[in-house]
Amino acid sequence: MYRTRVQSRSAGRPTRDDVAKHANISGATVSRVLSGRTDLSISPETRARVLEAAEKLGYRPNPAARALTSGRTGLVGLWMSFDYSRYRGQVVDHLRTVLSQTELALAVTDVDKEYTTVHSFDRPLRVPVDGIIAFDNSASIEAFAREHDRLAPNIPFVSMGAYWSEAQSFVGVDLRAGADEAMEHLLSTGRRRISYMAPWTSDLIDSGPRYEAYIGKMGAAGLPTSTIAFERVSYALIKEALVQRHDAGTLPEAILCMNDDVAIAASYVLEGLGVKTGQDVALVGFDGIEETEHCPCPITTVRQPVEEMCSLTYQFLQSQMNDSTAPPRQRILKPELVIRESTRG
Amino acid sequence: MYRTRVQSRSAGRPTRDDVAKHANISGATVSRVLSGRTDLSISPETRARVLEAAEKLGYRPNPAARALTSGRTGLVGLWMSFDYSRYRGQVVDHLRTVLSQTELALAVTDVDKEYTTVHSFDRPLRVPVDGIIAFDNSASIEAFAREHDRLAPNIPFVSMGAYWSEAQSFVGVDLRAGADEAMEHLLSTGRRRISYMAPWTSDLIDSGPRYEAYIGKMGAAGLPTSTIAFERVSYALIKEALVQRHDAGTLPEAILCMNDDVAIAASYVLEGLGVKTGQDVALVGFDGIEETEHCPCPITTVRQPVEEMCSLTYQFLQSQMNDSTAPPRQRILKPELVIRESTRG
DNA sequence: TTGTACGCGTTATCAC
DNA sequence: GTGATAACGCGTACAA
Repeated sequence: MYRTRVQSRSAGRPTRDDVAKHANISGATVSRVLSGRTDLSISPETRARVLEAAEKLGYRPNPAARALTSGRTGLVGLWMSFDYSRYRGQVVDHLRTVLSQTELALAVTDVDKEYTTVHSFDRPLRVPVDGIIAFDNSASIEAFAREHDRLAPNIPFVSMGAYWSEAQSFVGVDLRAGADEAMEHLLSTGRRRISYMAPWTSDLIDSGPRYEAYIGKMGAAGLPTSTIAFERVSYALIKEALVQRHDAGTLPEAILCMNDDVAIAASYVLEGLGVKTGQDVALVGFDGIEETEHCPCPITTVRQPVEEMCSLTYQFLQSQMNDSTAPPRQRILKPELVIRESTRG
Repeated sequence: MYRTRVQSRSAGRPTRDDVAKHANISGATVSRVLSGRTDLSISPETRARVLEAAEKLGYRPNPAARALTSGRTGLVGLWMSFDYSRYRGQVVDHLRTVLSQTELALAVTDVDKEYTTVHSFDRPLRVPVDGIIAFDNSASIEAFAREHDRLAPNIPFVSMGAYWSEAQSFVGVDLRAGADEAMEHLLSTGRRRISYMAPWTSDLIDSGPRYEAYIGKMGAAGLPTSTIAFERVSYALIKEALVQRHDAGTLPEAILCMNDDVAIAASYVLEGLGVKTGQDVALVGFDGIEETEHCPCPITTVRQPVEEMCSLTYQFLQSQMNDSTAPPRQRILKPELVIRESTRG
């Protein structure tokens, strides 16, 4: 990657001292004007000269140089999986909103399963950030956490969501509690043949709070378990999995779906098969995206406290960024079981 | 932002020379080993010593210093709006896939309407990138383009999607052609009262290829136009807008929806109102997300060539990054009208 | 209020 | 094959 020195990058691009020369002033003063600090006094006249010269030359401070010398970049890194879910989209949106009211900018980078095995966070670490928010990396979060002190020492780190690192600051969502509640709800409505549905390409297929709640509650009730696996979240693949069960006559009375996107897709598939959601097969989703409420058959879901999660996370991160000796702050939020038609029937 | 020097950032964090001292070797050699260059010869023994020392100290090269001196960061910036649509999620996913096969990492930053008016791309520009991909910033793309040479000179820039800058490299999608085709299709099936549906908080409400195709084709046919506006993409708000039309008895025979998410939501709302999608009201969406195919009433859509768009964009960007004097490359792709039940009835 | 000079941590050149 | 050393562009003590 560093094969050749890149002349073109800086060639022709004006530097602070070019502006200084143009304005008949020292480079230091250019810095003073352009760093936007209000605590320094500069004569209005020189300020104007500097601004004019900078404008004329089209000068932009080099962010790398700034970062190197100041130790700050004004960036917050959001580390997450780019596997899309509407819930993730919603979280990014909220976080953006929170940060837009500060001076910080958000840089989102992909952290997927690759990193868990390779144990190299090389790519995400290329983004020079003042703080890191790690969101819901079910697989990688463990690696993150364990390696944080080694990989990104002194970079404030907050994990957020259903998976977190105990070692640092975190805002967790106790999805286990929510999943337990959902299972109890299903069992209390008399369902016995209950399946768990998740993609087999993800860890969720046999681990994590949702899976464990499912296994735990079924075991406690003395009921056999069964998993409906599909390759990845896609209507066609979800349909394939359900049709197979349907044709084999082994559709359960209820399905605990790994998230709302899956639950919604499942409800459409079942409808297409002439199976009534809520009556013939109950469905439960996770996350609480808006669409669950407006489906033909509104879907019971375990809603995550997105707003609170995001704003707390920012508070925790900010306190670490302001004072790196501040103790980590930790909080666990409860999700909310929202009961709708899909489990009432 | 640069009020105080941040000691803590570098304090305690080992540098190249710490590793050098620890390995009884010079700093230069540490660099040579750790920059992963294969064209330099280093004795296996010292290489081992360096790696061991680096591992032991938990040394991580400082990305800012690297960037400053080498002129490269290994980062590609993806500038887009964080207003979510499933299509956007899909595009990010594809781009990730393309880049994962290279040495580059992706840093996604939000560019929304704010920047258009403020004319400051301060925040996105904080991320030190080797190249920029600007995706579908309907409003900001104009500002991007005009200011690029001033704001980010020498940083290769490719605009991608339905909006692009003529000045630089781009991979455009001729949504106008697709929208024209969709309108012709609607008109050819005998529909006359056709509405356009978009959020009034977006430029799409009264500009852009979709709107212009709508206005153009209706005008040419001598038909009156009408817009169904809603605040933003949300099932509840879309429902509100449609119910109002329904109650007033002014539902059209067809609706050209700004994207698939809106079309899908509309079809559910109409279904709830007892209005048959495809028969009573035809629907057309844009983008071609998978879900349009699997709705209760599959939806006609103008499918964007996501794969081709992403891989071409990467090629264009790469050629600029390898040789900044290379001429910009430009390509316009055609979307594909996919006709389904929602316009057949 | 402004200028001088140093250092941030790295890569690259040029000796050895 | 390895070691000095000069940049890279900027922020900021310190001096003026």
